[in-house]
Amino acid sequence: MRPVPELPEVETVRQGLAKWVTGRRITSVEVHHPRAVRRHLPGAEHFAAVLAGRTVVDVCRRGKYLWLPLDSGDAIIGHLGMSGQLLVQPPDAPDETHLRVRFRFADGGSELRFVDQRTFGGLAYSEGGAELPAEIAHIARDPMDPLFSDPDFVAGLRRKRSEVKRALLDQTLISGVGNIYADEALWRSRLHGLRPTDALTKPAATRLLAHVRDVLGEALVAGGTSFDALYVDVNGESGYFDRSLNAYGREGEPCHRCGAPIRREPFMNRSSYSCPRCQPRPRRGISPGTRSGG
DNA sequence: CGCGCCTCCTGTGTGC
DNA sequence: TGCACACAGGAGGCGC
Repeated sequence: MRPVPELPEVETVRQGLAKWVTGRRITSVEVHHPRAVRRHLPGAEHFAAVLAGRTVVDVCRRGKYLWLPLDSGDAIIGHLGMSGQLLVQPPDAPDETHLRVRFRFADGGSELRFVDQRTFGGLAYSEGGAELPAEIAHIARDPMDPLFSDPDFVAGLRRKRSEVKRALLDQTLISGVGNIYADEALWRSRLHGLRPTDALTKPAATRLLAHVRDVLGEALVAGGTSFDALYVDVNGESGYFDRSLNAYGREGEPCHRCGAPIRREPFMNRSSYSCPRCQPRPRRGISPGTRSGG
């Protein structure tokens, strides 16, 4: 089973694309499904037309977003959503079942294909977005970014009137974290995801951030396979998912720390996994708001 | 403006 | 065998 891409998976894709697509000139773009470019308001035809003739000069990432700066100063924005893949395939490779967008290049070599079963992902064109597309400027830096500010994160987290897991999934506070790594970091921190953010001490928030960084870093190393193969994929065979998960997806299995069976709870129309003993539910929810006094 | 809920989407697995 | 439904969940949009 392919994991839903979070920071480590997207970074793996970024590195693969950087190797195989940088410096190549696009000659044609085929949009096979309009939903794949729904964020591009001028439409699929415009998307294809404006990209023809452009050269990809780099591949960058902000959280779970990718963007490909172009020689024109513009950029292609990409998000993999839940099931998206950016594949580099030989031109004669058969079309994938869920092929949504195909890029052909002037060198006649491999194609870039956006494949996405559930179509939560998509591509867009960002005018003038080579440096950082305005469309994703609201996304925070990720904790592996050298310019990520730990004190700002700790302060921002504790200023929120919310729950800690919600805050980890809020890409405007910290980016790159999804449901899986949020649960893993919370397990390591011995925190239940419903813990109120404004009741976290600075040391507790700092420890949580360290665990988030560790979890992402370990997954990055595990997923950092070689790119010798002419095939870029968000790959579920990294081994991280086979051996290293302590909470996510382990309902009923013994906690690796205390042996208690891991529990699954509904959360935001999905699931949260935690240890009932190491991560007790908070006795109270978030404190009543006191902001309105203003 | 901050926060939280709803919705988009389709293949897979499960229970009756 | 077939149908109904739960489930996977990122993030934009919107209501309060």
